[in-house]
Amino acid sequence: MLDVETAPRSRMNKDLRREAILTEAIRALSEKGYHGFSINELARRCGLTTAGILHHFGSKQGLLIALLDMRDRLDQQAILPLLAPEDRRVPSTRDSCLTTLRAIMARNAEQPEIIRLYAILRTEAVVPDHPAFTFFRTREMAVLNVFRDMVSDLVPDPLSTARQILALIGGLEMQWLRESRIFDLVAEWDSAISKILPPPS
Amino acid sequence: MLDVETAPRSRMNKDLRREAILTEAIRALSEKGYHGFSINELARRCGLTTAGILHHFGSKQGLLIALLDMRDRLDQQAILPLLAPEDRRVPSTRDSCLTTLRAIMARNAEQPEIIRLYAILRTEAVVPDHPAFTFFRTREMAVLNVFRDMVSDLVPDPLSTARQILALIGGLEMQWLRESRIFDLVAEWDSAISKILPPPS
Amino acid sequence: MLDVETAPRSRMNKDLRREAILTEAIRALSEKGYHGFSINELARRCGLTTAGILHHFGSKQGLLIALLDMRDRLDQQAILPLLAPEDRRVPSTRDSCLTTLRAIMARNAEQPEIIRLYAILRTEAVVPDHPAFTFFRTREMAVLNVFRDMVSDLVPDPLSTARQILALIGGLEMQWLRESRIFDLVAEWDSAISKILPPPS
Amino acid sequence: MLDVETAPRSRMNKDLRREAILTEAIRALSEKGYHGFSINELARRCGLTTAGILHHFGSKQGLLIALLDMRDRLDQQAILPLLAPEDRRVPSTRDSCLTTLRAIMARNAEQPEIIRLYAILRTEAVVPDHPAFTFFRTREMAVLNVFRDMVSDLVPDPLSTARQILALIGGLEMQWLRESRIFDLVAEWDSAISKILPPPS
DNA sequence: TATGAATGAGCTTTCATTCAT
DNA sequence: TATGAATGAAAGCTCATTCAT
Repeated sequence: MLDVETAPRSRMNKDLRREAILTEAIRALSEKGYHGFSINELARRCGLTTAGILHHFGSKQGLLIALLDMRDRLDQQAILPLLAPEDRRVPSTRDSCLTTLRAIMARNAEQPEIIRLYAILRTEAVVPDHPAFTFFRTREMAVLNVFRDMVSDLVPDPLSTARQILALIGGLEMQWLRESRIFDLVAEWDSAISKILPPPS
Repeated sequence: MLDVETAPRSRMNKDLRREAILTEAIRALSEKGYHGFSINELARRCGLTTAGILHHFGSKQGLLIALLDMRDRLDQQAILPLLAPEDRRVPSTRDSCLTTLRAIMARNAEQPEIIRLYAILRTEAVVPDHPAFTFFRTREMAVLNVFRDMVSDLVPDPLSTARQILALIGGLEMQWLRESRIFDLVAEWDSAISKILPPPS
Repeated sequence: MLDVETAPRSRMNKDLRREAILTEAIRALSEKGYHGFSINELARRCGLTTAGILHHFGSKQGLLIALLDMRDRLDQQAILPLLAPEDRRVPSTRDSCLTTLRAIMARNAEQPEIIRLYAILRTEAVVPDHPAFTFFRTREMAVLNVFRDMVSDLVPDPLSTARQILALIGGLEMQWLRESRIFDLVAEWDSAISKILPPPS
Repeated sequence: MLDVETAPRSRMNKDLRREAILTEAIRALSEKGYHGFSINELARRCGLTTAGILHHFGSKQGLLIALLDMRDRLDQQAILPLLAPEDRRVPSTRDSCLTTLRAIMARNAEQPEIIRLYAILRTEAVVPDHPAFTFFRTREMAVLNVFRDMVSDLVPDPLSTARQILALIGGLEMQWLRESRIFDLVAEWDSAISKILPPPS
């Protein structure tokens, strides 16, 4: 019997393999959402079997959880230093706010796939039995709190302002994606935030 | 044996039936998105067969199209009068802008399921082969245009302002859904729009 | 494209199809038991798709239930007349007992597959979460009651006698199956029952 | 990071481990039969990997064979002394028969799981391609022979009597299991055997 | 205006097994 | 003495769809 193109059954280091899978999973998930994507297709894209995927993550849901865990770690690593470069305290001057938020937007603008991933999961996850429901609920409350503290010395309504900032981030990113990124996301952000945090007269 | 316990076999008027199906479809779609929902389950929820659904809409995609058509008509009916009550021209004073936008938000706040429907479809539809891709692309460009014209006499950067308005609408609605509607969406809107369209000094 | 042996998609009457499936299911189940048999293979043996089977019975468990229902009806039809030919009252003379039991054994001897079906399901079903647990529990209690009433005028310990009769039926049938039916089941039965219900001296 | 929470990693003696696995296997097999049980689940219950199980027994079938071997040895050890306490010859008086059989039943009554194991395997194994087919065929012929010799001086039809004894053992045990062991198996046995081996008048 | 039978493709998951470590 | 990665096959089941009635 001819050995017709049986893949070399490449044996990989555990962490490497997991990471490779999760990277591909981001693409798949960001295209179809949790309900729409299939680990079958993911496996194909990764060059291994469905059973191979499940060997690493146990179940479709397990895969999602692992993915969110990883993203959380990465985001934490990237955002925390921004929030408090030297003394790790939440910033409070208008300038530091602007710098921080701008940095966040600039970073996001470089990974549109992640934006799309979060956009779709976050939206799916408003219904309570979605496996990422708690994740996004918790995360967005935390973000809201950080933003609120960040602007607490600058505006009379810190929570509402925090909501507006969060809304604008998500909303502008969405438009940016829909319009195939033809406009300058960071420039648009600057325009927006300047109205929410107006310069001291 | 007599056919005693067959369901009422509601032989319905065609249009009524279609509408009933679409109403149920909104719930299903808003929970799982286009990829995640199934016409099988929809049929069950409607009390008819999968083939019955298909009889009316031809295919899953046909159902979505029909649904978007219907929503478009309804939205048009509701929004157009708001935009130009007496002379159907786009308004331009700050007050009329605020009134219009407030009315939109107030209306949305009364139909959270529709909000969720649009939120999820809009997000799924950023990828070009989604059946609602064109719909949302077109619609959001149109909305952006309307908003831009609406504020063209009030701000120096009408398109950016339009973007910010659109972003805030979507973003605040999303927070509102995620937090189980515990805050006052319209009040939050008033706070937000007052920063985007500041009162003349 | 060549139409390579696509089966004619034979469209059958509902009840006929169900019966055909159930008949095949008996063979499959009697060979492997509920856990061991697969509706996949059953479908193949029936010349239709797995989905086709499930269209009729909903699930593997549904199929088993339907099968047991059918068997119950058939057995009732066959056994009841035996138990009380003319007046439908439970018999009580030794002769009528012997006649009845002999008829049961003779009937069983003609359908070894059914014997094997019951043997395996009955055994699997001693564990409470088996889908046929209740069925066999109920059925055997009923049978025990019938036997007990049947012999109540003939022996001092009717329930124990009933147990012995039931045990002998099942046990001898099992030996008969294992030994490829090389001995005469009915003759062996006669020998056995004559010790349990000895002739009046 | 220190490898803090790794399980005790019980590096076990080979024979001990095999025995431990087989003990768990009895539970699993007695619940689902050979076709229904899975070495995956067995592994989980044993606290080791599927590959771990396979390391010891080679294959699922190998495991079953090993299990039957072990049981055979244990049963032999327990039953042989009963059959011929002092001179290892088959007993022949009615009293010694009764004693022996009673001892067997008493022993069985103490290990219901084993009863269930044999019940299900024995039943599955009537079909010739079952891996335990030969085992049970051989074993039951042997048992039948022993019983026949045992009663050869007491009854006119020793083989039939042997069949009846074997049938009653299995049948009463089955009822006992199904009825959650609420009746006294040994007492019921005494009643049954007294009819098969009636006291000399 | 719908249903009912049936399908092909796909889903998530489990299974027994192999092989290198 | 075991594990860990990986697989091919199969499991039960759901999906969207077709077609005759």
